[in-house]
Amino acid sequence: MPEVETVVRQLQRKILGRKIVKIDINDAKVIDKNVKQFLRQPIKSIERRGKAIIISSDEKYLVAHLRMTGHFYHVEREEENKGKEKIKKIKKIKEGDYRKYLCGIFYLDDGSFFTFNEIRRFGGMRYMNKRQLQLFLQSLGKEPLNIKKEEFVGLFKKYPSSTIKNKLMDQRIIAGIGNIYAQEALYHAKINPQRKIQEISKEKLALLHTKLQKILTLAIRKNGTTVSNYNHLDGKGDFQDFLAVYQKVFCPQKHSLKRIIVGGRGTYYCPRCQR
DNA sequence: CGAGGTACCTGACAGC
DNA sequence: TGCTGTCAGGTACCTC
Repeated sequence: MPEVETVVRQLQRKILGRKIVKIDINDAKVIDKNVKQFLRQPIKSIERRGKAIIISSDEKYLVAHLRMTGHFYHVEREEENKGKEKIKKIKKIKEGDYRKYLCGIFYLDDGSFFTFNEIRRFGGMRYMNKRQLQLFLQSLGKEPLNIKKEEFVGLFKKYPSSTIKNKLMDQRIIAGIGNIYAQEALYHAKINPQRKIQEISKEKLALLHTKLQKILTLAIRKNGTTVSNYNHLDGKGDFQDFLAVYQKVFCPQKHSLKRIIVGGRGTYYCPRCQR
């Protein structure tokens, strides 16, 4: 979510108010051909809901999901020309080049363009009308930074027999928490990721709410976490320098961490700090 | 109904 | 060196 928020803020600065004048689709699995219905529409807003990026015009929407390796590039006209000269000299496409894993190009009315790139081809862009967007938004839970403490505790207490980490990542309850931030929040709240919700006190859940919001706010300020593939439009995030447990060997208290599987995902936690 | 497991997809990396 | 296996991870879809 902090990664998506970072990308949204950059897109707002770069393409808000522009019109898309031409779309080239390289990979129809990743970019739905219907996105062409957005042609000639002025981009009126760019927002995030959960982990989704919503680009809006008048009742027409482009909805993008980066999953793990989705990426936007924005290229100015001058850069493009430079790129053409360069590509003759450099046979191999370098890392960080918009031509790598290119799935689609969106040309704008100011001569610049943006691209959508996807290494694993999990993410993508879809066109939606007003009704489709409504249905999509209805499927998402609360925004993690907007939800109040009492509501947060109440929502989780509705699933007493569930594992806390699984529910924390359930987009229908809270939309936006992925594997990294779930693990980090649980560490800071001193909760074992395998703990059943009924075994967790309301005070502990309230602490989880506090720590989660603190971590997400800091991660947004640091432009997200860069591990292996994620980069925002203008470089890398910095939150990886603030991780406590994710892919670590020792926790901040110098205890050995364990790696287990929870919800089918690798999960790091400290058996001594997290009970 | 909720919960848990798995497929999707590609690249990085370890081990032989 | 080149092969094989494992890991990474959000979500849709399946089964129990």
